[in-house]
Amino acid sequence: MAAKRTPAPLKRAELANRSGCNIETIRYYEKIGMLPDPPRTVSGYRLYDQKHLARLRFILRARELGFPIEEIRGLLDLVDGGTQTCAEVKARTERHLEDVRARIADLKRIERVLAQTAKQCSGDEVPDCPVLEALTS
Amino acid sequence: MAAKRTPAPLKRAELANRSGCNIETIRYYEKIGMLPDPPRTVSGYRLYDQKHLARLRFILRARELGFPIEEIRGLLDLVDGGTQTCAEVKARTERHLEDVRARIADLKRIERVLAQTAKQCSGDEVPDCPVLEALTS
DNA sequence: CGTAAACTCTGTAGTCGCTACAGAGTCAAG
DNA sequence: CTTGACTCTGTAGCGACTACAGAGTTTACG
Repeated sequence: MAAKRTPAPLKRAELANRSGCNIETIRYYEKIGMLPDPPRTVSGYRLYDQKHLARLRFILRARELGFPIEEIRGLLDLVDGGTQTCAEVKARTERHLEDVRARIADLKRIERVLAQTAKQCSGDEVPDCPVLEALTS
Repeated sequence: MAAKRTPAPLKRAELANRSGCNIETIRYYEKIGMLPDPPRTVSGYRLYDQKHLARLRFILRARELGFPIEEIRGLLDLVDGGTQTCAEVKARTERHLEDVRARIADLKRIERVLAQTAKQCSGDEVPDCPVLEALTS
């Protein structure tokens, strides 16, 4: 007899559990074409397989690293087409890294201003406040 | 003769220019009640005054510091009601500061992972790539 | 005075990345 | 055979804008 070659398809909730992804988000990824449409049971229930799970995990990891959806789509297209090179992926990663660093710089500027201004507050029950002055001036 | 006490009302584009705010954003702030509805000409054109300008600038400064709209609304409510105290404003500012710091920490974690992973890239025209491995594993 | 450009008006839809419903259908356990 | 847990679809909401379409108004110039 043949070995079990397909490990039983996953239903929506199961894919969500195994990936840690919100169940609605999966449907969203399908809708925008990040995940391929899975086959269905006769009654219309989705049946996912290990490839869906792997792809979903890829997406989720990339999202955790702050890659925007369209960038992830681009990476997946490269891999799907087999046209990916380390050079290209590295370039895209570094572009994204630049973006992240810019956002950090922005937030640090904000942090500095907020901290400096708050430090000047007496913290008393008086109406005058350096923070409000900074916003009003 | 009386001194000129009202410095000529501002039209939409003029308020936008003086504040540096996008003209559509002004309308948006009005719609959500951050800016009071200005009086109108007979034909319906808005006529802003210096108070609108000051309030808009307050909002824009606070936005630059990353305060969310609802937080700014809260600050404005305090000031409008004359109930603001330095203690209260300081507390809200520090709460927001915590938030900013948390976002910085998140981004730094991302930055670290991206930088470390990209550093392992050969950058060659080969299909294997540490970045993709990190996303796939 | 006429006209054309530049403004303003309104409502609405799009952005990004989800998340949360409502209302209907399906499936599995007891 | 019923009950509860799942799944299906479409749609609306979040935050903070931004961008348009189509209509009306004002202003500058000739």
